[in-house]
Amino acid sequence: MDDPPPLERERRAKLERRRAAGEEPYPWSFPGRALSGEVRRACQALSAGQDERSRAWRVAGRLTTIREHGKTAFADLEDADGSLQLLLRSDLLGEDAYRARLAELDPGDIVGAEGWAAVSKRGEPSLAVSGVTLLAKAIAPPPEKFHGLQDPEQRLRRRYLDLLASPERRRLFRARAALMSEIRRFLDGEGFLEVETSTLLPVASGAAAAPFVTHSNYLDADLQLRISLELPLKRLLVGGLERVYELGKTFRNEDLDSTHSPEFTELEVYWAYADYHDMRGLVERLFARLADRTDALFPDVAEVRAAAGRFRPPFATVDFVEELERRSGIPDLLGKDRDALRRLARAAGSTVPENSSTGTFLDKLFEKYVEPTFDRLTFVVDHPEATTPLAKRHRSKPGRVERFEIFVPGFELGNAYTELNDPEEQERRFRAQLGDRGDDRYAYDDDFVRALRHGLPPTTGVGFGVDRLLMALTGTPSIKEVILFPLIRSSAPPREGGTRS
RNA sequence: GGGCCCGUAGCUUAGCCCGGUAGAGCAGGCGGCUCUUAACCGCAAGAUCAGGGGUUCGAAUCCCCUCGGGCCCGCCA
Repeated sequence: MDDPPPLERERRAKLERRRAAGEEPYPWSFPGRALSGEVRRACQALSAGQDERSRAWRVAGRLTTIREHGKTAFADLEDADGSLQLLLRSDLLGEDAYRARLAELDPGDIVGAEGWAAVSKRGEPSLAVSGVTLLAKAIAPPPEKFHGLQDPEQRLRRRYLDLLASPERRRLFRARAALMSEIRRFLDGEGFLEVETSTLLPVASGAAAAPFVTHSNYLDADLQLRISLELPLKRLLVGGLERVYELGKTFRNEDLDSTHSPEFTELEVYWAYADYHDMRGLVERLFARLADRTDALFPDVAEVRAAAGRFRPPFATVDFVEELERRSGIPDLLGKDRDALRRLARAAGSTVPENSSTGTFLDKLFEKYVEPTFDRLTFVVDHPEATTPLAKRHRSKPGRVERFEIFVPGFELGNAYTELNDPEEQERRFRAQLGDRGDDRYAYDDDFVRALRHGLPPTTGVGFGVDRLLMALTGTPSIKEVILFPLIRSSAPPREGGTRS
């Protein structure tokens, strides 16, 4: 076995001294605990140098810093509610107890403290401590107290250290949870039913992306992790559920970069007897709610409020074809065949494969000429039919589908259609795309076509990348910063250490 | 897949160009201090310079390989 790191030896010795004194260094509970905010509020009635001994408080949390001044010491205790200064004095604790306690406490320790509300002479709300209980000894030291954990690799690999060193990071992940709850509250209030569909499937479908493959021992069959929620949810509307949504993990076996994660959280919403105009209204109401909630969560952070402000009207709207023709100077895009579009995409600098579909080349052109021009939240509407096998053809614009995509500067947030519900048309589109692409990446889902034959009501649906939505709302530039444990290569195995005796 | 950059004590880092005993701050140890809040002052300790190989009298520093990470580009309807 390895020797304990020298820096941990002292902390371990302190732990053993506690045990030798008959005290449990990892006790089971600390009853009667108040949050730090309650004590801070109790301090508001006091002026500097005053205390209030009629009420005893018990608080618990992690010690972040300890400042010793001979017969007085200050320590900061952090809990879910914030930070509270502990005021330790030799005349309150008794000289021996004071010395003994300070000798055994380290930054990073989890402690319980009891005492009374007091405001220091310098005006800091505090707890004047009459007793301290060790609740969990930190054998390993915390990150540096001022700079925190800076190494980006360690921040991802050991997220618990990143979180314990950074109240801001903790706040971001609390905000993530609060915004997810807000999404659920909003959709529940609109009469949508939250459902959970399968993650493991015989064939992942509903998008063109490489799946993760795993194996069922029981079935003796390979299974794939889902790449989209779309087709199972539409089946539920065939089944009569009418309004459903799912909020869950989706997996794509592709690269990780600032806006892509192989494992990400998706929201998809399907709404029978409504079209994409209705969906746009629903999305705009959801945005208003999320913007309000974000403002409430970060009232003091101007950057976040500015980012959340993008989710309030007026929103920009551009027609896919008109905007692409205008920005690129290319006329009559819908009249071009695949070869012509391929040449145009090449000329624009795209290196997508030769056998890519007509839709892919159009998307690439849009990506090159139009996407970089977005300076606000923008709805892109009415895409060419070739880009979209699952959307219904436009009721008045030939060659188009009823679709909108939502962009913020830098990336796509969401995608909505009036859903294609004609089974024969669906089958034709699937086959057209297969033939067009000449590759097998798009899994043909014949059971989905069979389900459509039983009748899918007129329906609209939308899908959101929830991690990206959180990035855009909070102004966070990297998807890794809104995912607690992003995928990362496992670190190299430790070297053999067999020569130690 | 291509390019650029990074890895020094538990943490934050200096040193690398231009080769010559690896320097600090925080945390930890010892001592001092009754109002600090990145507390302060003094003393002592703490380093596989990511790993391996090469060049050299001498490598944290120059070269090559490997590992890990970051950013950009490509790909991901």
